[in-house]
Amino acid sequence: MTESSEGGPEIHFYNTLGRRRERLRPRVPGRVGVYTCGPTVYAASHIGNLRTFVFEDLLRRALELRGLEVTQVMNLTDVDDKTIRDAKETGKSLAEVTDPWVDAFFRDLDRLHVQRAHEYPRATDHVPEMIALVERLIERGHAYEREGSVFFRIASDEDYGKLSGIDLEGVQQGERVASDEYGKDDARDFVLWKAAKEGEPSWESPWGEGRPGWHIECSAMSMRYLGESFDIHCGGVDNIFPHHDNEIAQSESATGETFVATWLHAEHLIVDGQKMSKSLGNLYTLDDLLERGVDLRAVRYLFLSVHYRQKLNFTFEALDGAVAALRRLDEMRFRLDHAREGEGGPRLAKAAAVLRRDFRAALADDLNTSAALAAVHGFVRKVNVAIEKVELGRGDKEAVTSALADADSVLGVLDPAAWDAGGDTAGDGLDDDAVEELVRQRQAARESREFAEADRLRDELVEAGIVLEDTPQGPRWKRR
RNA sequence: GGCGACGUGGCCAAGUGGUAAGGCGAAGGUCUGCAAAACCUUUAUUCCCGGGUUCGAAUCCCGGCGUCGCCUCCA
Repeated sequence: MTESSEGGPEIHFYNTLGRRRERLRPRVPGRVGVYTCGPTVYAASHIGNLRTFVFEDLLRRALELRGLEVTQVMNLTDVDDKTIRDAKETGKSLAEVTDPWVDAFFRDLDRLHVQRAHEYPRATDHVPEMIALVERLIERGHAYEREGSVFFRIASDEDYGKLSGIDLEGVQQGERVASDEYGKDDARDFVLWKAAKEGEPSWESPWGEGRPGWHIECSAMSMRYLGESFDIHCGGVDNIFPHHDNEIAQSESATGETFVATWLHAEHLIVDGQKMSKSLGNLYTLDDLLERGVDLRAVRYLFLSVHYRQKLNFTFEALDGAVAALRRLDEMRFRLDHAREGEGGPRLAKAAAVLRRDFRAALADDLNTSAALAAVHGFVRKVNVAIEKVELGRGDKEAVTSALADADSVLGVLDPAAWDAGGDTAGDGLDDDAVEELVRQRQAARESREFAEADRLRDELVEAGIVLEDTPQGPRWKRR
């Protein structure tokens, strides 16, 4: 099976490596290995992190829509300067510090309906693989040991920097040698293995006690689960240099093979036109948004409405737009539920086919979600028109529902029922029987032309979060 | 200073050579007792500014202006 065996459009991505749009050619036809840089588990994810994770979820779902079998791996960095710092300060073990953040991370993914990757390897569980990789690099002359630490020798890799295009000749040497970087031969060299410091977590290694550097973690774990050469590697744009350049240097110097075919990078999210930062007070976590009463479904919609290589300007006004757009989609479902199918054959089959076609074409074009959503909205209009004109044929409801479900297998935002489970809207107010009774009373008042009374009853319902709609078939209601 | 991305209607946002998708908002209309929802119509002769290439440019080139980001462990 190839990626276009089902007859859909060829899938293209913009590859950061080479800065070109390229056709996806899986190494193994029908299968795609994807490595996505995950979180360092020392704090709650902010919406910028989550934008990238939603992008990666979109990628995975879009590939699966096309019948590709995806293996997605995301690392959990549970040993680094920050986790160590926090462990020291609290007197806890590394695991005690990171475990709660791992849980928080998964909770955030769930709250945004991000599907789970197939593997979430933790750095601390893969130290032997990292040590083995470092040994390989030393054997091949790409790394050297100094005072218990091991460094990658950038001068040994003539391709170094091919991803970012950086020219390290221009980087001032000697100026920024951090205090823990001991005796590097060249200021540009980066650390693969760090000699242990007093009182810090460490592992046995051929170079004494120490811990792995950050970059080697991703190389070792991606190769462990996806092979020494695989299809797609993702991350935020800030990872291009140095993290991903370093990964490439390490991996390719160790194996002599191409590490990754396609590199995809998500642009950053900014807030009110500015970079998020704690000092500006515009750094939001999901908990922050929930406190403000934000609907997380709208957050996911907003994320999807902007192309992943475009900066996403997060504003509450934009969020309101997302809420309204979703309301329109939900309204169509509601109307469809109450619509009646006529005797004729299906009339929306063509519209459904157009949606499937345009939706696939949009995603195949470097995950153009804006265009994909436009296809959905175009479909919604057609369905609304058909309902309006009472032109639903036999089987149309099913056709519409299944076409939307097809799109939603990628978007994950169209089905309100899937998001209601949290159920914080229910509980307060009237139960269904009470609502029905009030609706009946109001209808009676209307029929006897006591409109003041009818409006009073409607206001009462609105107070309780009930929306009334009068239709030729009589009144109907729903909870807002 | 070096490197890069971006600048499309009130807001969000597609479109990268062939004559401006979509959503939100706004205005008018149909429907309604009034609403709500839906539908119809309108809302960028124009894509930051100035040149240039071309039969033709939002799309390519040059020069400005502006915004955002990266420059050794931040998605």
